[in-house]
Amino acid sequence: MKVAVTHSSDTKQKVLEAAAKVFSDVGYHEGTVARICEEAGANRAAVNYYYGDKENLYREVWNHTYRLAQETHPLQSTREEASPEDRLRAFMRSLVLQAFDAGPAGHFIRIMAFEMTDPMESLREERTRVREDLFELFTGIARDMVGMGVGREELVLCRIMVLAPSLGIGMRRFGCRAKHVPHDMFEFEPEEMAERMFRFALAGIEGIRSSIHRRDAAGEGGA
Amino acid sequence: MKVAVTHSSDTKQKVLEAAAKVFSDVGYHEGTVARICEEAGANRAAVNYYYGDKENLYREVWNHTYRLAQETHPLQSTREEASPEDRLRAFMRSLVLQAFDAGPAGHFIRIMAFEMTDPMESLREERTRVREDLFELFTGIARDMVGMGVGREELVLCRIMVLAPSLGIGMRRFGCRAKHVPHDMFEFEPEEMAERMFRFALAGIEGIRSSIHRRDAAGEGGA
DNA sequence: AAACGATTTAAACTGTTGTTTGAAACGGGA
DNA sequence: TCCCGTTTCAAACAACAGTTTAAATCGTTT
Repeated sequence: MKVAVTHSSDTKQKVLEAAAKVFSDVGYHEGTVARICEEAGANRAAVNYYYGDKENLYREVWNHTYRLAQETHPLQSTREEASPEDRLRAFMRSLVLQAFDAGPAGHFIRIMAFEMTDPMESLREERTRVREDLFELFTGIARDMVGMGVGREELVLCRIMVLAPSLGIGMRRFGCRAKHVPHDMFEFEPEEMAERMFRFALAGIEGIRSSIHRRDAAGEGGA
Repeated sequence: MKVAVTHSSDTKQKVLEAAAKVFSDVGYHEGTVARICEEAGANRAAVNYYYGDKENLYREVWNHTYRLAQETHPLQSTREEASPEDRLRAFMRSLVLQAFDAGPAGHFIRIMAFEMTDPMESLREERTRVREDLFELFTGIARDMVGMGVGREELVLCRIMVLAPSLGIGMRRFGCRAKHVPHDMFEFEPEEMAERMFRFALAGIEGIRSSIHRRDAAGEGGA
């Protein structure tokens, strides 16, 4: 009758979660299937049996952790028509909380950090989709904050100044004395840090806004 | 007589330069000695002959490119007693110019970006030295800008907001359609971008400064 | 020209890692 | 109980990359 799988061991799921943990910890190349299967309590062949090959497992991990991160720390402000400031606050808060999150909801941003320095060819499509979602959301916010006169150069500038620090926290292993030892960023409260980073960015964007308005005023006078 | 090496082929130097290029392009693990030697026009065994092993070559590349980057884009302001603002400008300008530099003087910051996500154990000492030089220099500047009332949390905040964007530009391969295709940051003038990033950071730091002074004033009144 | 050390070379070696394989174990129907 | 698809397992396999080796080459000195 071929009724739905019967005992359906959860090995497949266990492997996925172990892989998410391992990949977010040491990246794709250093994350061996041996270690993944060991942490999942499964045999080395489990990866190939359930996912075909390592690369495909990685792709599933990417999608799975992205969904998980978005559910736990959604990027969009919960209130529909919030002010651009509050939308930026929610946006940055989401990224910072992900970066500080040592659990599964933090896996994605760390994997994304690995993908930045060392992008996997076959993940290009998925990566581009996430990147464009992120950029589009941010650009909408920034445009509303700065005003219509904002140019591409200013938008790109804001983007790098806002996104890079969160991603930088995500790749937490620089200069640490040993692996898995968090750096000094992690002494502080995530919420507190997120709010501070938001205010820093707010001031920077406000500076751009006023310089544009000055420029526009001068331009209108001269034209 | 053992007088200094005579014909002294420049293979050793060629390998070092090729390695710097390759490692800064694809990182340590993906940078194979086969490719390095090919680009250097040398035999595969050249790495081991001149440098012992790949890891040691990598360490030499780290030191070599660090020196080169510092010579070409020095972090310190040239004027001895410049204002903290000008020192920050010089500091950020150096990092941004490195990140934009497609030649040898840009190799180091890209290798450092790889080291952030994927640090090599045996390079810990050298990495820590660079990191502390960088942090110390920046902290001195930030302290002078914000004033004596600045706490560790504010310093760490400023540090990540100032350093991360430059490093983020350095790891230029995220979301690109193909390797070696620069992302949209690189449409703009390095000097122009450096100045804009500096002004953004300046506004952010100024915001912190004034919030601290407000806090201190309130604190004194209450004490 | 012979001799010597330094350099270069191609091939073999080694260890690691992802993958395949074929058999064994499992678990629910007929 | 027997059957049959699913899952698990250990071992073998294949590919790749770093390293070693031993012979060949080159330049210089005597």
